[in-house]
Amino acid sequence: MDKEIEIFKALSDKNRLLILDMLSCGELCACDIMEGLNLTQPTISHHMKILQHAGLVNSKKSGKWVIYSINNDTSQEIVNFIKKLTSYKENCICNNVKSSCSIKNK
Amino acid sequence: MDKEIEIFKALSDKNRLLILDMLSCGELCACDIMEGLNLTQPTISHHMKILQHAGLVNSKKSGKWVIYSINNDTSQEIVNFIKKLTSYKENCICNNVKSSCSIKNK
DNA sequence: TAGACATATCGATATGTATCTATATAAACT
DNA sequence: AGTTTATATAGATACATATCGATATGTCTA
Repeated sequence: MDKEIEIFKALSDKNRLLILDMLSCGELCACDIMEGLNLTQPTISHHMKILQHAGLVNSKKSGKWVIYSINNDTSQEIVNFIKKLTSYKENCICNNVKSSCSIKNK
Repeated sequence: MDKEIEIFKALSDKNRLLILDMLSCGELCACDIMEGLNLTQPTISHHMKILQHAGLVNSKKSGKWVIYSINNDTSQEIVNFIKKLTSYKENCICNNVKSSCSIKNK
C-alpha cells in the first residue's frame, strides 16, 4: 500500500499533473517542460524526481538532455488499485470490525 | 483539475485508504471505523471530513450516529481522469510547447 | 581547453497536514 | 433533568513539501 500512497502523493500537485499531461503525447526534455510551466529549473527537477520515484515517469539521458516519458504500466496499476479498493471484496479489513459494529445490531 | 487534486490528496494517506477499504463492503459508523484503526476520535472525524469533501464518501445521520458509505461515482471519475491524463490525446498542453521543443529539432 | 548550456543538489523559507488533548454539540436513555 | 454516548470543533505541535536562489556536475561546442 505504501507504493500506492507514493503514487497518489505524486498526483496531488497541479504542476505534476500538468507535466504528465504534457508527456502524454510524447517524450520531452526538462527544458521543454520548464517552458510550459512557470517554474524555476530546480523546481522542475524536484517534480521530475518525485514523478520518477513514483514510477509514473521514465527517463533516459541523451547527451546533455534528460528525456522524460510516461510509464503507462504505473498508471494502469493505480487505476486497478482504486477499482479494487472501492469495490466489494471478501478480504477487506472490515471483516475484523463488523462483529462489533453498532450498525449491525440495529 | 482542482477537484481531482483534492481527491488525490484524500487518497494520499494510509489511514484514509484503510477507511475506504473498510467501507468497500458496506456502510459503517465512525465508531466502527475508530475500532479498526488505532486513532483517536477527533482524528477519525478529521479523516472522514476530508474523504467526504473529496466526494469519496457519503454520510447520513441516523440518531446519534453518522453512517458513512463509499461514493462509487467519484472513484469512477478519478479512474477516468487518470486514464485520460496519461493516454494520448489531441488537446494537451504540450501543443503549446512542442514548437520550441529541442527534442523535436534533433 | 574555455565557455555555454542542461540538470541536479543544497540550504532556507513558507505553507500544509496528521495527530493529539480539551472542549462543545447533539442525541438517547434513565 | 441529568448522564451517557457519538461526533465535531478548537488549538497546539511536529513533520512534510513546494518553492526559490546559489552552486555543483556533466556535456557539448567554438
